[in-house]
Amino acid sequence: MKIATWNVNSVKARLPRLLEWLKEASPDVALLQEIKVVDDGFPAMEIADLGYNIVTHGQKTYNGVAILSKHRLEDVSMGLPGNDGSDVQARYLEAFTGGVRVGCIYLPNGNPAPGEKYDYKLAWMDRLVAHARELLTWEENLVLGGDYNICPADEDVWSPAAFAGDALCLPQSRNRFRQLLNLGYTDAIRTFHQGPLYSYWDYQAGAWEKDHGLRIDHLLLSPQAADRLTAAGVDRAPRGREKPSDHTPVWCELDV
DNA sequence: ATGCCTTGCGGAGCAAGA
Repeated sequence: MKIATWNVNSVKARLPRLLEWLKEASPDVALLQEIKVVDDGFPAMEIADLGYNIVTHGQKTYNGVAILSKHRLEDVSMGLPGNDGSDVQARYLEAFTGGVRVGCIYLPNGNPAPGEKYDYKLAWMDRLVAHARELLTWEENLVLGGDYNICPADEDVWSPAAFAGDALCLPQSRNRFRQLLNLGYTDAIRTFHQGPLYSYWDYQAGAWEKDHGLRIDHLLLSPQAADRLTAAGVDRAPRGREKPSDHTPVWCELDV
């Protein structure tokens, strides 16, 4: 089973790129972030024509997440638990499909830091850690994938010095990501690839051409899923195409 | 030192992204 995550930066603007990638990569499950549409605006028919079932947790203009699956989507829940009612942003969607539970994550950016936005990011991460801890007790094949907006280590940043004070790299951000690993989750990409490897390149300043990237899109696996992990990688091709997203897909294969 | 680019919204020029 191939599970991929991709921040598409507007599903409407990216529809041609998304359709061609679904055809060529043919993931069983695709976790999409920043769809930037309400549920009714999601281009469901074109995607369903490729054999996907769809569930969305949309929002007007900003954020929004979706799960596409060639298998039945069951036990769907929208929003990250632990919301006291103040969090109105559509950033989390979860479902069980094809023998695997998947969580689709669009973690807050958090810049500028310090500030309100960074406080929101850290509070959101605390809620994520709490939910991730709870999910492990279910002892399932589980993949928490998405745009974490965290560079876990300096090797995940093209210029650690330039990003030292950025919300994506600050110690408090990395600490909370490490808490997820310490719970027992496995970073699928780092199981197979060492050294610099990126999933995002800024639209500005020729970042893609210069390979000035960041690794911020991750697939974290429960021990049960990690035991079935056979491959993982970054699919760079979509970033090099016409009208690309600034992120590119990250994928893994589970033998389930 | 700052902006560089892309998107949505709405019909100009911001806000937000990372």
